[in-house]
Amino acid sequence: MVPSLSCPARGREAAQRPRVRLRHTPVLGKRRKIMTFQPHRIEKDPKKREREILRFWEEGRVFEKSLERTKGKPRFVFYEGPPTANGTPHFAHLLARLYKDLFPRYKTMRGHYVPRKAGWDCHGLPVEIEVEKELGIKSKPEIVSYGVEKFVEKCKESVRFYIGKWEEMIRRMGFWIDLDHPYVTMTDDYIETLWWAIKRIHEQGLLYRGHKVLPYCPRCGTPLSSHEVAQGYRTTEDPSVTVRMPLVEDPEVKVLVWTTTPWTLPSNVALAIDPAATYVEVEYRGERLILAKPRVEAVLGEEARTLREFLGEELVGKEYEPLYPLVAGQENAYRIVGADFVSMEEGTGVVHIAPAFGEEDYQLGQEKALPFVQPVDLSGKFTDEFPLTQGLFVKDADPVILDDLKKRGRLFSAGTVEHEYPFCWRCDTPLLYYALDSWFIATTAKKEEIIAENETVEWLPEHVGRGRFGDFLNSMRDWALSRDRFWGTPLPVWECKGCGEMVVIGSRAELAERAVDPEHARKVELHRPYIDRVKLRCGCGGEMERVPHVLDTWFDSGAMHTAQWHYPFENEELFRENYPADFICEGLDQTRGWFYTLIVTGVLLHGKTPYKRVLVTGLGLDERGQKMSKSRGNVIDPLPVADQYSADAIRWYLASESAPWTVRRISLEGVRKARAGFLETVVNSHDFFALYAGIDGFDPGMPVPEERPLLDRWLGSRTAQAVEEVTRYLDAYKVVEACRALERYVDDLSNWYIRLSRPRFWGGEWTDSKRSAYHALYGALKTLAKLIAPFTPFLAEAMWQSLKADGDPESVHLVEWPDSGERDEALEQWMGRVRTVAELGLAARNKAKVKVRQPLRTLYVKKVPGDEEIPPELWDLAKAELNVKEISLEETLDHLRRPVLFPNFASLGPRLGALAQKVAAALSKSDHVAVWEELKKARKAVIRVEEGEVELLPDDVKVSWETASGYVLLEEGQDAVALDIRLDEELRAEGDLRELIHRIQLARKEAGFEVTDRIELGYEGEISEIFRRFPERIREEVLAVSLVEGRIPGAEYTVEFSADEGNRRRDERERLSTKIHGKAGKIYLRRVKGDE
RNA sequence: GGGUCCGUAGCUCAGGUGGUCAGAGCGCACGCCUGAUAAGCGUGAGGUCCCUGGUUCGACUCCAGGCGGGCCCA
Repeated sequence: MVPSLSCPARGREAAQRPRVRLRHTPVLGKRRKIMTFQPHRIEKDPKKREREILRFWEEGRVFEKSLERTKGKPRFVFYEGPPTANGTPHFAHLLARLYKDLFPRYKTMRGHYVPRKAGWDCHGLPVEIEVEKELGIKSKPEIVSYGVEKFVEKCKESVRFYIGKWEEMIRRMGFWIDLDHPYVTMTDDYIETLWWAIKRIHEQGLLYRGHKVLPYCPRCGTPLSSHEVAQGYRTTEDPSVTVRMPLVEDPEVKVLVWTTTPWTLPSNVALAIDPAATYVEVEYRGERLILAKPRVEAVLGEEARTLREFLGEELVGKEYEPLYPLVAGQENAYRIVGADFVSMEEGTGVVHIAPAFGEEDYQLGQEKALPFVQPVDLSGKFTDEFPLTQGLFVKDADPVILDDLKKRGRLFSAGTVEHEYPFCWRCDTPLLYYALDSWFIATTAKKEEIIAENETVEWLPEHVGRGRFGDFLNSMRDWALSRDRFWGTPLPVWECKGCGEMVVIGSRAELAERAVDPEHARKVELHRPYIDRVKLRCGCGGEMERVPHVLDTWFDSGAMHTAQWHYPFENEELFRENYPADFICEGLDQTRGWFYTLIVTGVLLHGKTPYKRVLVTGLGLDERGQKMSKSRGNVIDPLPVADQYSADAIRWYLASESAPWTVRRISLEGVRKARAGFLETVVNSHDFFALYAGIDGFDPGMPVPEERPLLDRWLGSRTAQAVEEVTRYLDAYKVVEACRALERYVDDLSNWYIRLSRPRFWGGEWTDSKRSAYHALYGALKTLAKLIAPFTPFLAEAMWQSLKADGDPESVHLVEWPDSGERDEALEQWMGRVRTVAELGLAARNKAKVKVRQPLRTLYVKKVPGDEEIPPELWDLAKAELNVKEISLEETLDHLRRPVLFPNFASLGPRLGALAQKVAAALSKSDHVAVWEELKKARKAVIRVEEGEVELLPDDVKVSWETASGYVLLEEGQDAVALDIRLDEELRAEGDLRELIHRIQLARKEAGFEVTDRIELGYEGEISEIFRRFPERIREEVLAVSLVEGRIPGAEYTVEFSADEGNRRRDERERLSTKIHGKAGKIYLRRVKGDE
């Protein structure tokens, strides 16, 4: 099968279409050597068309050539935000991808060098979880017993699988990015740069080991960084519990304490109050209770009776009876302390303190030297320190503890509360705030610098950078960098068991230098478990072992600006040329993710922002407005959609529908419409040209006539306008506006230029006018192909393959962006006016129910300033479009209509009182035209009633208009036209002629003749008079070589016009057989064999 | 609770330094065209431009507050 983009007519359908045999030269792949200009229709099957073009690009290495062509030109630096190689790409992923392709293509055409290195984010918990699922295991110990080495190999396998999926999608959608030389975060080179980065950070004193309460996932066995936690918040129902804490000094007085985490109550070591706030002792249902005054009503309602009020400081130092005396006897245990974080907005104003399970609690514990108890292990289960719930997961322990408290009379109230609580973003386990050992980067030390750098970034839309991202930077915390997992970049820190010495390794060379076995260290894979086997020599004579942590995966992708080049170990030049990026583009969800980690690592390592401009895309929702996500199961696979509607349709839909950053409901219906609307119009416009250029043998080398019709000059100017607009908008990153400009242009091209120019393309000799038309349309289409190239690269290419001439680049994507060229704004304005008139005229015909086919005498146009300057040639276009003989410019159309005046009682009544009725009666009998004229001229008129003369003011009358009979008048704002719809004998005859020609054309089509076939035509019956009157025009229009009265022997097709008109006939065949304006008759058609 | 975006025709969405800006596309209805024809064009119906106040001669457009929705954060 020869690859071809052209579309041969097939089978039955061919009989119903003008069949033009175009030569179907293979346009892609190997072409014949002698290349002439060969326009051809565009393949309609999107799947076939686009796959063909993909092959053309790949075999022709077009992407590579586009880079070679621009090498040495000013760079436009683009960074790829690496997709997580975990999970199949879906429709919502296309959003950012679209702009990541569109702008590099555009900049390339504008003469920039825009290398696009792909990237893959390989490490991380999601990958581990995927593999765990596959292996049917669920926890870290199970991984260890399965074997870390085997496990890590599985992770690599999984990553490779998903990379393949992504590559497939990227290719199919026509996204150009260098997939052959991607940066891959799991390679040793990449990891080595990350090590270098960690060491740099360490050298600045910004890497530290901390003991902090962190959000921790007990299932994954690892703490989460703030940007990870951010992704897991959701509304959940938790217990809302208030307990009694009797004071040791007077057990009858009980302090009320509120919590939503009953499982932390065994670990309680203190209570915190606000020393400056007012507290009260109340009597409530026979009990004496203490709580903050502002909380009384919310907690106890109206029933509480206040016994006394006092400041919180009075409570400080008092002992209370613990719920569970786990730390009984220890210093400072079970006392009330003051703190500044006690809220009066919720709870009782007394906060339960468990230093092991809350950040503020922990800090308070440090400050006040409180005891520390942590009866929960790293898997979130109670230890033997608390036998009551030993072995239970904390959340499962809640009811047991509540039950116990209730039995012992310590539970004051228990209910539930809905609030936002963080869950693990991958496995959905509720996070625990847990005191852990962890490694940190002291980002807060560089906060000011980072914020200052962000100020220099151009954010699109601006508010993300200022608001959301700016806020995030302002509330920055140190980066919790370490993860207690397996599949990640190993933290390059070695520690001596003996002396406690610690070293950060910044390269493989350094590793080998310090290793006990340098040979091994030189080739070891920089992953767990392999790297863990590398021991270093310590100054103390002992051996150092690596700490077990891996890095937060965000560090991997966040440092891609450097690690993608394996800098500083090689590619120093490349790194320098490509830092910072001119353009990055990702989804809004990357605010805390990639956007953040990039700028932090950028500032820490290089002292400046790694990106100058960020285009943020919005969320992709499904048709019902639900976020598209794998877990919801509402994802749409883009590939079948691309095959059905075309990748271009998806791209155009996404680009043209709304601004990049708006929330997008993605609907297949929208994709279908994009195709049916804009893309098909482009295709049809092109195919129109291709059809006739093929028939006529048009060649772009033909000389362009000196004198050109205004219509053609207008198209040139209009095209220049389109180029200007699209260029301006794309330079400002305004994609929707650029699309709108293209849509307006294509509408003008198709629905004005082509529509008006059609007759010039039909048959006939090569006149200057015809040559000019071909050149005009050809030029416009070629420019259009370039303009749409960044948006819909496939269609642009298909057009280019049809339109390119000798000497043109082989692909539209190797072409330079068009210059706008000269505009003639006066001509554009004139044409706009003429088009307005034509549209009004058509509307008038519509209103009058007179078909356009019926010629009419005159269209009267109410003049607007400037109309006199419009050349007659342009008015002629409107005449042809409207099928009228004359267009007559008039100062006013009032002579074609009559005012009918009505009294306006709202004005007459108040002024004239009882007289108003009489004036109204007189008005209705008056000469309305005269009164109206008078009112217009003098702003008043006189009307006579019995009582005398009354003065009428303009406001006293309302006017409606009656059009003179024989005319239809239409007004729209300042524009008005009147159409003379009276028919005389000549017009009637021409109407008959047009109708007859129309029928003959229909008959030709029904007969299955080709557009270029010459025919012999026979006729008989009442219609003969039309043939006798206009033989030349009929012959010319229907390509008849002869007209014969009577039956033609061997006629291939016969039509009898005999049915009555009147009833609407939808079926073409039936319409064909009705009488022609009441005239019956019969025609015979026969094709002339041979070429003339 | 804080930040931010959004709330315009049945649907998807534009719009604007405050003064013909109440719009487009789709859908629907009715027509037109018939040598781009399984295409093309026109017309029409349909909206208190979320609500309430304020500024103003004038607000859908600016300001404040509220309501509803999304996202992010706490």
